[in-house]
Amino acid sequence: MADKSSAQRTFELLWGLREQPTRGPKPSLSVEQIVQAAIEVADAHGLDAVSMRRVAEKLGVTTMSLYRYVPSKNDLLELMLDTIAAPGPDLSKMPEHWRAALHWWARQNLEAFRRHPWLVQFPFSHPPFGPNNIRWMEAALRAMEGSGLTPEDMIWLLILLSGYVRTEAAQELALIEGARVTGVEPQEWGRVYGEMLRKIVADGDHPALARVVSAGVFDAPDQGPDEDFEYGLTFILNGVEAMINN
Amino acid sequence: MADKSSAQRTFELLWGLREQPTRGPKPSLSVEQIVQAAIEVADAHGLDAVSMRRVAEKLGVTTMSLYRYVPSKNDLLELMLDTIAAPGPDLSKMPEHWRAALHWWARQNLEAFRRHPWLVQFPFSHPPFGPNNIRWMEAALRAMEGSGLTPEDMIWLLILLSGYVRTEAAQELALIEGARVTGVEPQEWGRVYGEMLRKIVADGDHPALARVVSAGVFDAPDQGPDEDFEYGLTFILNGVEAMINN
DNA sequence: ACGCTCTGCTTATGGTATACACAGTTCTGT
DNA sequence: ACAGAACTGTGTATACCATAAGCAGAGCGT
Repeated sequence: MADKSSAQRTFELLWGLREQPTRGPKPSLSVEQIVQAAIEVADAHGLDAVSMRRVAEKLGVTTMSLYRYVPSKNDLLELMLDTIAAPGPDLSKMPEHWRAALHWWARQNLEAFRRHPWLVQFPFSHPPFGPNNIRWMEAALRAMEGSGLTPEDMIWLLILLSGYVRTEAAQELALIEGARVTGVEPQEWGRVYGEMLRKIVADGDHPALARVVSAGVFDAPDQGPDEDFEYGLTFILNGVEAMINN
Repeated sequence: MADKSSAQRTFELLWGLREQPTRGPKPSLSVEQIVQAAIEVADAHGLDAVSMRRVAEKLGVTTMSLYRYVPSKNDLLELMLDTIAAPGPDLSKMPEHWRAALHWWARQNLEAFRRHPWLVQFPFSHPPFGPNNIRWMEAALRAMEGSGLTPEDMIWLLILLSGYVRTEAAQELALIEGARVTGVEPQEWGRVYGEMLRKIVADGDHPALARVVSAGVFDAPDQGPDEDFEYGLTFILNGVEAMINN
């Protein structure tokens, strides 16, 4: 977010508050089309591959045409971010109890990261305020309603949980990406890393690390991303429960 | 990390394993000088401002000269990352008990983010393997030694904790950055955001969010970054304690 | 029918990383 | 001592990037 006024502009764009013109030639594109094309590029080739030129090419127009619809690339990114959050979690499927509900919310959130791996690369610069991301926020808050947490705690827990999902997704996708580029199995990267650590601890200056390495933590085949995720999540939720009960 | 061989190359660069040439003219620069200049640029103007040209200018050489010392910009970034991690946490100051030790570690880690705000923008693409970052890892593992956690749990907790510090630092710095650019007080951004939310919840479609907003969570002056950080950290550590005791 | 506004386009500016060739410098092997 | 190899920093070139500015033509409002 460059400055306050651009935040305001982006806000209007996200909520469709900008009135569209009546005169002049009919537009050949729409904002939705452009955003969709950009998302497809990002899904297929990563966020770095999203350039105005590339998106324009995909739509068969020139680069500059896009600027008739989108004020800047930054705004396009914001629109992408909110678009993939559509339509937000299906509240009718959310479990009743706050713990199950939060668990469900986090899982849904993780799935979004899996569908759009470039999300982990996204340069978040402010809390969400697009309509769809707000729906995610609403869902999380609703999940916590019966928990007895204070509003402050709710917001804080939301931040912690979002951060956790993002960290875990980044972890998971770094493995996949490393594997994709080198053309080896996802475990390979872990093995390469393990080998690096083994070289490092050979000098004896890192006894604690050496113990962990020799315990085979980095040799064990990955127990699977879902298990990793559940592990940490359960842990966080246990903490919340303990907090509520005290 | 582009591919496996580049990972290997970066590893060698980080650990100073590349033998330097004996023939030819004396180098007028050193890798350390270049990394230092790049860090200064990043500290002063953000990670985006770090370009080969700008770093070269700062050193009074041409852009391409840098490539005699550093294989790519990516490697330069890796070197920056490890350099600001130097010399690693001072183990002699680490508390005895695992809980206090982890607390201390996380705080030290947060301070690093505060010293070098561009860290939150850093595109982490793999677990740490530079010598100084490894020392941080070693410190965290040593902190957990007396805790009774399994090696797997230790690694997992390390990831959780690192993620938490990063998320919290990002939160904190987004406020500062937003304030810096707009030239208003740090609270201003929170107020702008609160106003946006108020507009959003006016339609009645977000009851849970509305309740939180009207509870004044976004109006309350920020209780201060340290308190925020402690709040979440205490919570995580409580969770660890609960886990150990079960 | 005129004019204004809006369209998509072309062109230009100033930025990015980095590949490649080259002239000059210094060490190494003979 | 001296030739050749290796290494230095530089200049030039390629291929990107976001976006500002101006322009010809299209179509609505009057």
